[in-house]
Amino acid sequence: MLMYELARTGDGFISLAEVSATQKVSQGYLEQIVIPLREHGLVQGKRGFGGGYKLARPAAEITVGEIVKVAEGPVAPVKCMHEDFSDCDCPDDCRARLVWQKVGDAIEGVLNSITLHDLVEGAAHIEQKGDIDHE
Amino acid sequence: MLMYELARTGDGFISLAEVSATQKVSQGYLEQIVIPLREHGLVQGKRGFGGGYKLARPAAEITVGEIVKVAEGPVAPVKCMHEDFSDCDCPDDCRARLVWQKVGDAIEGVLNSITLHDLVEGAAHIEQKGDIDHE
DNA sequence: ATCTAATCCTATTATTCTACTAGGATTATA
DNA sequence: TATAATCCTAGTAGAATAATAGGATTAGAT
Repeated sequence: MLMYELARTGDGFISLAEVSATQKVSQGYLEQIVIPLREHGLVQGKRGFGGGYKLARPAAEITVGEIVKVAEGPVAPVKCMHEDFSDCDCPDDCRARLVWQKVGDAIEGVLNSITLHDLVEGAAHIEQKGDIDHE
Repeated sequence: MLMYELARTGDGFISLAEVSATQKVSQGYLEQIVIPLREHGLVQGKRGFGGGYKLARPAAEITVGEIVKVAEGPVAPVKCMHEDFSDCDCPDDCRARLVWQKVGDAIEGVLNSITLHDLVEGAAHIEQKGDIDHE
């Protein structure tokens, strides 16, 4: 929602105090959340009076998948999908891994298909876009 | 993996001690895991000597989605998607909810498309089956 | 009858994750 | 030089996960 807020408000630098007021999240928490986003070049920070944050790239070029990956790590639903799974006792032909592989791919597919620009544009656009037919 | 084990070994009653030995999970933990599966009619238990568990329905009719839902609750990636979201402060047009809705649908689609029978048959079958094309 | 193999039931714990709070150091503008 | 902001580090409360522990009940075998 921090990234959405930066995308929604446009081009200038927005302070975390403003985002905190709009999105009902404490400023201190936002300060932690923004660290990896800055380190991975998704946002640009400006210190001092009149400072704040803004998107480092156009909203249409930033996907939700990228944000989630940077902010929360790999989207894989289980650890042994992305860590070295030497500690995972499951065998080479582990059936569960097959399932989680497919689930992870599906999640990534959805997240990577939605950009910040899509979110700002609204629901209708998203519904039409990357829709998947199951059953 | 408990359910997979019951599907793999076939028709008779399998004791949790056997599953514990094969799948490297303690029997006590399996006993807890099996409770909701029994209560929701996915497995049938038989007490006493020679007892154990077996699938209550054919493996081809039990999807991984059903198992996950029974064992771990709704597959929705965030709480406010399935609980009453009165405690969720997000507005009616919350953009995040749109995203999680699509993610949840994608996960359910994958899980519901895979049956225990598919898992027993092996990897190749699953790959062909419910595959989704992203990007 | 009674021994035994098994399910069934309840409580407790250790570890990890998430969502925070607290307090300060640094930087840039007015 | 005051102030508004980022930047940095540490700690904490609550919940979830993955167990362990100890026992009660049931059904078959001897």
